[in-house]
Amino acid sequence: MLSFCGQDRCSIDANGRIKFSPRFLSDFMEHNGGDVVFHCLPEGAMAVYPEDIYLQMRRSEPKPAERASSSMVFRRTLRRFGAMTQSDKISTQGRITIPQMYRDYAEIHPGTEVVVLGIEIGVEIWNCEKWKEEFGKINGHLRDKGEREMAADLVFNKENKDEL
Amino acid sequence: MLSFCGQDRCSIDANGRIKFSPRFLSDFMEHNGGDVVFHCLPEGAMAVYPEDIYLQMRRSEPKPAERASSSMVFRRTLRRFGAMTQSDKISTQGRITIPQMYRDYAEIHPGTEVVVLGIEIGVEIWNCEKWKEEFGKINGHLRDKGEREMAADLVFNKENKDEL
DNA sequence: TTGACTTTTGGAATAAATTGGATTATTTTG
DNA sequence: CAAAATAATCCAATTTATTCCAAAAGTCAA
Repeated sequence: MLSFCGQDRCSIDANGRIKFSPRFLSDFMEHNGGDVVFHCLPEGAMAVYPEDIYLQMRRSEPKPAERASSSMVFRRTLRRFGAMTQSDKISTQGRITIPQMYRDYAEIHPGTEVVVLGIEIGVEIWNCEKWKEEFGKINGHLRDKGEREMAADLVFNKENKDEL
Repeated sequence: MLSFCGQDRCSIDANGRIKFSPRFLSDFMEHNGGDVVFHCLPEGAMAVYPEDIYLQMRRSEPKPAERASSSMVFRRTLRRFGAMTQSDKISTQGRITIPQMYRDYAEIHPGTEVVVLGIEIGVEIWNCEKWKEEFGKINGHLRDKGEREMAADLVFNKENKDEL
């Protein structure tokens, strides 16, 4: 059985809470007992990862203190992950409350519908319009690539030559 | 005996379910006991693979969490495979329920007829009109390729000087 | 510090949708 | 043409989603 796959539309209530579908809910519960981490992505959406997954992401930074003293890029990385990440626990009813600043950042407004995407290692929450745009980019790219592949297949060369 | 060959037209019920023909049904049952994976294709249709086939396609990436934290391209890959793929099990009556969003994507609307194509490693479900168009493209491409091949065969050079 | 008020949280009730099964209709086969 | 197999429809039971309400916590002013 695949984890964190598929997508849902769901509404975000007046208090900025969303309820996970049973599928995602059990994925989170199995993974880390419902301890999750919110994180803002540069793509303009927010991610919800099981805590252990997030720790794996951050473990990849060896010797942070030393590097912070000498690298501005690294300090900015620390700033981004530090400031744009917050932990929470999924409630008994399977709900999470999205902090105000994350809502503002990702434009997921109370009372509207949002898209919850499985991304294999967790989920992402998107403003519907923005996801449409993002998906258009991804799919458009795949289609273009396909077209080129087809075009290349038409070109006659030694490799695909067979004689009459 | 060939697996996943042939095609059917079948109707999709009011709840977005389709019933596989006995042929495809037994192919799925033999392959993975009815554990299947839905996957949306950039061509605008939806594939249904036995789960093991999908896992072969999506051979697991090493350290996905780390890569996700640092690469936008990788996050897009996760998004594509995560959001556009969902697992299910074929019911005792040989039915599957196609997730709402995938129906919308592939334009396979409840109450209409759809085409189920065998593709050797699984099946694809197409909107009838779209399949007609796709089939036209496939055949058109092969004809074009044939024409070019014939033209190339006319050109005299060392490689084909002994040919017909 | 206390009391009134607002906001947030957790839970329950209600409404909607989905699921599984069985029945009915249709097609195919002998 | 009859019997079997397959496809499609319908219905009840369950699950899921949404709304609503009450309790708790936090704010602010007197």
